Amino acid sequence: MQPTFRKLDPARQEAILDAAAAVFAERGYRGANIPVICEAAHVSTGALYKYFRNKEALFRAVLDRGVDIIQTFYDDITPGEIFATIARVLEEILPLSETFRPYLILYIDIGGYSLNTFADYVSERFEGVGRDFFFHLVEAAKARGEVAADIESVHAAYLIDSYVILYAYALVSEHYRRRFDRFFERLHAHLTASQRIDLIMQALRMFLT
Amino acid sequence: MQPTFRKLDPARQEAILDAAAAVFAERGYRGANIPVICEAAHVSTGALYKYFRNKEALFRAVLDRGVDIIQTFYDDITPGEIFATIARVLEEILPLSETFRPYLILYIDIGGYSLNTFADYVSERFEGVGRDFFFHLVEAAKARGEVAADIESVHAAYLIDSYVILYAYALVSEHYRRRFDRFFERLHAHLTASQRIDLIMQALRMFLT
Amino acid sequence: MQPTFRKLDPARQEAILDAAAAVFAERGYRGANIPVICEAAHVSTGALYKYFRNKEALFRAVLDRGVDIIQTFYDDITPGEIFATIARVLEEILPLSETFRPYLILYIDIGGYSLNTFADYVSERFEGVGRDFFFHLVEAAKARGEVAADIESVHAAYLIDSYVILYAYALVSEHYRRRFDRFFERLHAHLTASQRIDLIMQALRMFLT
Amino acid sequence: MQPTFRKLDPARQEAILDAAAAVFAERGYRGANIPVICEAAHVSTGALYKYFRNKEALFRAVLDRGVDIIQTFYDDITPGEIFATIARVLEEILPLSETFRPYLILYIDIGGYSLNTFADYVSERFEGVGRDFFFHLVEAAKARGEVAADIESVHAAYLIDSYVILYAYALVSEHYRRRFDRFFERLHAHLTASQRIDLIMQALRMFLT
DNA sequence: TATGAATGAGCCTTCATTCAT
DNA sequence: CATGAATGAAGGCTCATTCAT
Repeated sequence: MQPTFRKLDPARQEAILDAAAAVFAERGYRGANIPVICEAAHVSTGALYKYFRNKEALFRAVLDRGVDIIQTFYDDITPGEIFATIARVLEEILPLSETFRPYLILYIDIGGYSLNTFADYVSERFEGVGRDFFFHLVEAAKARGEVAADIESVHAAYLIDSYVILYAYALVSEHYRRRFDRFFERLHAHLTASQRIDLIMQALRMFLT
Repeated sequence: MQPTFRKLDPARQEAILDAAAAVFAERGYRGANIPVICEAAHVSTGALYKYFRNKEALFRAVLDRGVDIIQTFYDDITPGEIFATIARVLEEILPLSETFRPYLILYIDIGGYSLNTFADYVSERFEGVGRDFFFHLVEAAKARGEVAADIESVHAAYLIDSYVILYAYALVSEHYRRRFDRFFERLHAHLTASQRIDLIMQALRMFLT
Repeated sequence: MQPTFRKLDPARQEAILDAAAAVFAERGYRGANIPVICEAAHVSTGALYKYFRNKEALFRAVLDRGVDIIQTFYDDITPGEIFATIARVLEEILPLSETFRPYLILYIDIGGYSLNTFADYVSERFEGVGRDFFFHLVEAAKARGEVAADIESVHAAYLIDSYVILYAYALVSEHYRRRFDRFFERLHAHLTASQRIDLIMQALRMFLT
Repeated sequence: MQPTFRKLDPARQEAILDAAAAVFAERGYRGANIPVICEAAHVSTGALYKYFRNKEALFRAVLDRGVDIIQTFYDDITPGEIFATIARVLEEILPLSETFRPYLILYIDIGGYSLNTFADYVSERFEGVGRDFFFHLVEAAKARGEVAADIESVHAAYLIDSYVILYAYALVSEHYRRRFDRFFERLHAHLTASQRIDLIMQALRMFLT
């Protein structure tokens, strides 16, 4: 991103990135096209190219904002009793998935093969936040006896994180939503968001205690 | 897909779909371009359009073959003792990911938002196979006492399936490979495929028994 | 140039190259734009890019045709008495400059610095034809005593070639036409093509005999 | 050029024109772009457009400076014995071509057809200087008997000027350098600048005495 | 007067699809 | 039925010029 962009009013910077994120999310990296992004962002083509060297640079800036959002998300969760905290995380993802839906979508996209190029750029930062959060949460929980002592922290953290991301995926991706619901349709015909959370919490409690 | 396609020698049908799959996988649905696919498949543009109404129809045919491959994959696994069977599944994914790498890549892609249109078409079939396989595997295991009786089968199946798909993802996606390895780098500096399998099996045993 | 182009009817190939040459000549390499060339050549954009990898490849093909034209030009001149032959060359350039005006213009352009990239590609071929023609013409003339024996052939050839190309330049370039005419305006108020030729012949006779 | 420009410190005026000349020379008139010129000239876009109505006006101002440079160049040569003087001119072009290389390049460019628009503006002034210089040089030489009396002055002047400009061209244009060297490669395998001058002088002496 | 951000038409190129042969 | 040339609408990006500050 060029210095010109950083000179803009922060709110405008965010508005532009959000608009771009929406288009990238809706159509994928290749499918997103600059004119559409420009229109959505109320920026002329020329201006956009003053802000970002090219489409890729714009995409990276969008991903950076995605990382910031996730970072902020976890920073805002005060860790406490492990299951309450995880439940909290899951509950908070819903509003997050409404406000920052595009970023969540991109978070899934980044896992796709065709965006492998961007993986070195953001994977670690995207994933690191949750990994560290859950690892420390588990360690603390074990100290307090909330989690069985014989469960290795990394395994517990990986379990929780996997459940959390797959839950998050389900909030924006038809595929993951179907996948989740079809698994549990034997228990409930139709799932609401909070029922999904209950199921996840039930599972985690079962496996970790 | 048009009837003309089905009239082709089955081996040629597969060759064409495989070539298309490779291009779709490598460059994504939008990025894949028909002339390149035609060249890779040794088919003239005209012929391809005789076989498939358009790019989308071709993609669907490719996805169908993907579903067949997964179906065959699970059909070839004879269920036995649950953990041995899961280990078997994980071990067999590696050769699968070499032979049918493009289909595995597409399997991830289908989860992305921008391919939501295709989700209704294949999600259920893609996911149903594994889900049913693991559900029945768990039920049988519980009957034989290999899995704790108080663990609900759907939860066990979801756990296993989640671990399996995330493992499969890691075989083709930089992002998921990193994600997995970074979680467990506290235990092993560098992970080989079989170490990843060991870790997964260790976790599943821990949570399910 | 791609094989597709060579498959076209030769007359059409030439028509396309001539149309492109006209646009390149009129606006310069940078200023020439593909849509205009396509329109002039009655070729769709897509087709043009099937024929030539890109603008540069098209330009090279145009230059190649320019070389062919010059080659044919000299091949068609039967060398005889030296001054009669040179006069013949000068006289024939006028119809050439009408039929193949664009190529003559490009011949000048290629000397410009901004087309240095193309210089290695065509300079030698462009210039070699005339150089060899005049060198052999001079050698033969010296043998026949038409040119003073003490005049080195290379110098004579360089002199003739320089006068010829500057004359050719003057047929298409305002600058060179002015330059020539202003030199000789002391002798004639207004110069016709044949007067220019007379002046050049007068000079060459003066210097070489 | 606007009056505002003339109000600038003369050194700054020259610096701006030199920077612009460098860009125009390097990339051609069409290829040169204003932002790059502005950066090279340490002038803001706005300022540049205060100084010059548009790109064309800037180019004309650059050409004007080119004319001044040529004017100064010839003014600095004190005419003496004709061949010594011509040799002097040729020798001085080399340092000139280093200091004012861009202007020399533009001097060639102006001959190209696509800059015909600018030809009326500068051709006469560009060429007039040399033409007059050599014409008078020849007249004086004839009076002193340095040049054969039966050689018409305009022809001699045209000969000299043509050799001089083609020599100058060769200093910046690949094409003209090759052209010259290939002519004389029969005499010398590799040509240095001073060998080129010797060859030219040898020819002129041969033809004019 | 100076700045440099903003504009948007236009450039080169690609590609899904059609259709004459 | 097969071929592959042709089409032309976009797509990513550049740049001469304007204008608010």
